[in-house]
Amino acid sequence: MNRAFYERGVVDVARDLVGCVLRHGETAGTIVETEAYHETEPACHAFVGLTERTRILFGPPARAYVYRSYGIHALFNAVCEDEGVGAAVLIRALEPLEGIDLMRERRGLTRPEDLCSGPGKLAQALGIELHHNGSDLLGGPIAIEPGSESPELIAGPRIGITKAAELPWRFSAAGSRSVSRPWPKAQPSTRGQTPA
DNA sequence: CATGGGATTGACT
DNA sequence: GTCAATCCCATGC
Repeated sequence: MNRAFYERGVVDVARDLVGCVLRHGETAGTIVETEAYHETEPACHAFVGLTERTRILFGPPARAYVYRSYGIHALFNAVCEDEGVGAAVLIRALEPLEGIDLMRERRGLTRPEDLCSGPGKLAQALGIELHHNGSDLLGGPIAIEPGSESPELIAGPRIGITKAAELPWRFSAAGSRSVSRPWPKAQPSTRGQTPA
């Protein structure tokens, strides 16, 4: 991936990231589920404006935004759009590809479909920690590479949020067993919309 | 300074 | 299906 890839509308990036490979050290997995977040809608952390917490979101694209969720889990996002615009793609699930034994060790589980089937799970499996916040995705320890194929996509509402829950900004590979939550009644994705 | 609320997960009924 | 764990941060007094 190059810088221009992340500098586009965050919904487009979220859709295009499904099928790509997220890598950290010896571990890697194919992205099967993403969500887009943008400063113009209240579910996004950047909605509150520029603070110490959201500084990375408003910074230049192609950086990692890693934050602690519910006091327990680390969640990994890829910062998108131009510098000054707060937007990022949350990586919600992977299909394990490399370093699966290391993932099992970190997660304390054996079944491959349980290793990365959630945003907190995949961060733990890949060893992504809070100190990776701000890490450069171009030439840094964490990288996203093009995938070998473009999967068929499903779009729907985002998971686990109470605000702006109507936006269909969740994308996943159709038929993957490694998604974080099952799809109620899946419908094919056509196009994403970029917020005004 | 006190408080409320999460972009979740795993264990339990 | 329900629910607690756990802590950072934004907000309000």
